[in-house]
Amino acid sequence: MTTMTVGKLAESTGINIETVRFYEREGLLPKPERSAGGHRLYDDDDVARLRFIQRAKDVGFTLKEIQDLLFLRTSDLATCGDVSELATRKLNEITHKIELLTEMREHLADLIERCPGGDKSTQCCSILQGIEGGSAKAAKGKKRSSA
Amino acid sequence: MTTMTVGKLAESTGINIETVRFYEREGLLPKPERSAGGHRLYDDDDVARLRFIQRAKDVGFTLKEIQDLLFLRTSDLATCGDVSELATRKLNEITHKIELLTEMREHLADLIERCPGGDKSTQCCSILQGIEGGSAKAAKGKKRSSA
DNA sequence: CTTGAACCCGTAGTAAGCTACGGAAGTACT
DNA sequence: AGTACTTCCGTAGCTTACTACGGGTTCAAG
Repeated sequence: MTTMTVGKLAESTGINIETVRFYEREGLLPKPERSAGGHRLYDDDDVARLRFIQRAKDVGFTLKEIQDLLFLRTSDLATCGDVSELATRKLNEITHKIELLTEMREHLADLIERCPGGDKSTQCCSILQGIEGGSAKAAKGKKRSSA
Repeated sequence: MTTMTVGKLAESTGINIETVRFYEREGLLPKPERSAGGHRLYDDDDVARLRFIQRAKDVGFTLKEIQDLLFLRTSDLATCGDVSELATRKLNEITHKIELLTEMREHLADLIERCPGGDKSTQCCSILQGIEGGSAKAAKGKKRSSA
């Protein structure tokens, strides 16, 4: 079991030390063991937990939501049913996000495929039509000052 | 071509009026036409654009990133090549997000499937193990005060 | 032509999520 | 034991993304 101080933890996860302390204050990280002198002591589980937080953030979960996800692990009160229900709800949210992203990806891929590339002005670029998500007539005749 | 004021636009997209003005200031929405008295006038393209912004936000893009995405449409300076390149970069970002989310989804689905559900304490809940993203020993023997 | 709702604008406030500061105290190395 | 590095803590500051305020103007229905 690797034991490390906050500096090592921060280094091995790429997360700022101050952010680690912040996550602790916010309840995303458990209060760690302390050395005799009061320094925080972490282990590999904490590394894993931080990585989980990073991943969840990357895909758009808020800290509050991440707290919910992590709650699944730390609660003594929750029943298996509770946990399963929360997990299922989050699963649905994730699925929805994937659907939205997949839609966007297909749309973009489609446009890129049709784009001739090269030096042509964007006036005739097929990407510029339709970027708005279906409204094919968008950006055709009108040119307003777009700040 | 439906023409509407900011109130109607806000209503039909579910976005706050102040937020619409904010998006205009930030350059996410083009400066709209104005009535004789100075009131903003929008059309269906603006609705589509706002919906695009909403979708992009939902899947975790920042306003700056959304601005880039929308830039594809409004620039007179960019060439087809520029646009194609930016679009491809965003496509890769989207693909990465989908990968992360898919990973999380599979992980969660796996855990839910193994969970007996019901009233059992979380002590034995399989979801609680492994939520951390691979560290199966997580949350087994240790119980620290987790704020 | 009045009246009330909608809109104008600049500015201020809020919440989330960090990030920095700075002086004191712990820790490690020789 | 001395020195250099790390960590301690509370608090303050920052960016992003809104959201609200308030006093004045415009618009449309009667």
